[in-house]
Amino acid sequence: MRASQFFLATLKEAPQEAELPSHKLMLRAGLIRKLGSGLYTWLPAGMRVLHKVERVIREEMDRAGALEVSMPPVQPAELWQETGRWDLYGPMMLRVKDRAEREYCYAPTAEEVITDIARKELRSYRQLPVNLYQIQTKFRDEIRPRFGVLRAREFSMKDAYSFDADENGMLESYRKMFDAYVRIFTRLGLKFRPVVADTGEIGGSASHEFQVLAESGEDLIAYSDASDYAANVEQAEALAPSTRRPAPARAMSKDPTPGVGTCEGVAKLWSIPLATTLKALLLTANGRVHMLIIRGDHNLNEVKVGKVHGLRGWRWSTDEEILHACNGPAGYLGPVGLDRSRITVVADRTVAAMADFVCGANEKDFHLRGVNWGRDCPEPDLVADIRNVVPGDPSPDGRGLLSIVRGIEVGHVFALGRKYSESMGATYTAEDGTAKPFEMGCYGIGVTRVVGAAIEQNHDERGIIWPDAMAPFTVAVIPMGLHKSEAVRETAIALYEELKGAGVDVLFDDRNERPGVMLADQELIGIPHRLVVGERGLKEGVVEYQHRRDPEATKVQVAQAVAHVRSRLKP
RNA sequence: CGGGGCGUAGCUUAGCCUGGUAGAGCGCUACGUUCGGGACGUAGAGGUCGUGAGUUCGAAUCUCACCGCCCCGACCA
Repeated sequence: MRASQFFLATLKEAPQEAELPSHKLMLRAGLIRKLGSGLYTWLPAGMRVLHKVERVIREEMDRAGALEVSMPPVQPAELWQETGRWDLYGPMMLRVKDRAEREYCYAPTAEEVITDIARKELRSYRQLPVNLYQIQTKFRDEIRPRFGVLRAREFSMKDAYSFDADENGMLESYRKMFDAYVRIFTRLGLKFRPVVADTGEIGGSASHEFQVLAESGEDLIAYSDASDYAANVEQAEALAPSTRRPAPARAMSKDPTPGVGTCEGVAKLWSIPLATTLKALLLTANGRVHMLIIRGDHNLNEVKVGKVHGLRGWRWSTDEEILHACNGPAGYLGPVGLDRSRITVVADRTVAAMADFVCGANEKDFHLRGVNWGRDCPEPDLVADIRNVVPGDPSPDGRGLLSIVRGIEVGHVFALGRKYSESMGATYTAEDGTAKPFEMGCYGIGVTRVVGAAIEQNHDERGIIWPDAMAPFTVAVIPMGLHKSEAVRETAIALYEELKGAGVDVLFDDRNERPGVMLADQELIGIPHRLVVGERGLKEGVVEYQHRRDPEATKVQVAQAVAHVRSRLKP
């Protein structure tokens, strides 16, 4: 491609709406433009990136035996009413009516439509397994779209759905998709980790998220330094301490802490470690008030709380409920002196193993120190894992210690089971002649999100640094003085033609711009390889090659230039 | 939806407090000089000051409503 014939839309300054590096750079490099909140137009340079990502996905999906389809993004309400999701999905789903007042939605996902296809077209176990996928625009009316394409409302997603005769087959399909995903993200040149995800109410089945590691990620991932274990922090189990609770060593005392209603404040006031304090959080579930107690330096895991017996559907308690149950105000709460007929005490596993701790006295401006379970107050009613893991916690698989990094979820594989096939009556005829519901799996990749995530992970102060596999152009040929020097022009054109002939995506900057402009654009756009052709070098018979990550250019004989570039390309 | 902020040329913005009819940088067009890291000069195009109402002799500026966008939070197969 000649730059003069292309649509370069680079910007020197980023529009103020952009916060994250990837968002700013996508705007500046002319990959996307915003149309409205969470809505983006993909410009030609962006499309080239998108197409490269899609190509890798298609190749690996096909290799794994999946077959491509295309379903309408506009789907009739009736299908969604069959599974009950028309009402369950809520305001996230964009709903529209046609001229006859029939209701439709703009698809946020496509389980219903694909299950409808399966129930109509797949009749015999002989036809199974089948895995169908599409790359299609989705719409989810996010409460707060942000971070450019990382959390847009309209986005491109690859969604695949597998249909198997039984659970073992389904798990095999799941494994194939898992492997395909590993191949896809590896080929795209991303640093990522598959992590165990919440299986939710479906239960029993497997689920993994594929997380691209990046500082700005919205998800927290815990991983072991000694094994393959990796899980979303929402999900990662905090094991009970291996050591027994020590015997009480000091007497309980009540001391004033005027105006200090936080663990941090008390620890500072008394010059004690934060880890010796307890934090009590009050919440209400099923009409009963519960006091959840975690260590002062830990954070509550709200997902885990919802799974504790009796706490499903919990909410934060009101001030009145707190006062009624504890006789003291928030900020000064603790397990001592409670009327257990009014309140249930749930202690985190770590807390249950502590002795001589500090907690609120259930009285404004007072805390207790030297408190011990059993001696100063009854044992907790319930001990559960209710906190987020922290770095240094033991890995739940028993091997190594956990570290925590941030990630951007770019893929999700899910063993669905019969949830949709049963509610929609999607069955096949089994070997024994009976009708059985399909065992399904679903597998998503956020195609547009992959692009943003790749930039979050690969950029510097000058711009994007694309992995070869998704660069809009792999090589830039930049002539110095194209219209001044015949030698420069001939060499540049020859190199351009040769690279093009070798099947390399090359951008030839024939714009007659000043050198600084051309080089800055190449770096901003993130074209990973460049050849600079200048009179200076040609006098010695060389051109300059430089990878976007190389600190300096290397001189290469003109005749060897293309071979040199190709030797540096990642397959 | 709650809290906060912002809407002035394609982009970044000054002017607003203290009302007097809009200015800069980048970008764009033309010409000239330049030409190995975002050049310089000259000339030029480009603005419903988000929309509407109000106050006023007069509103980008003050008031109100609405719309849009951004940030924090809640929310999120």
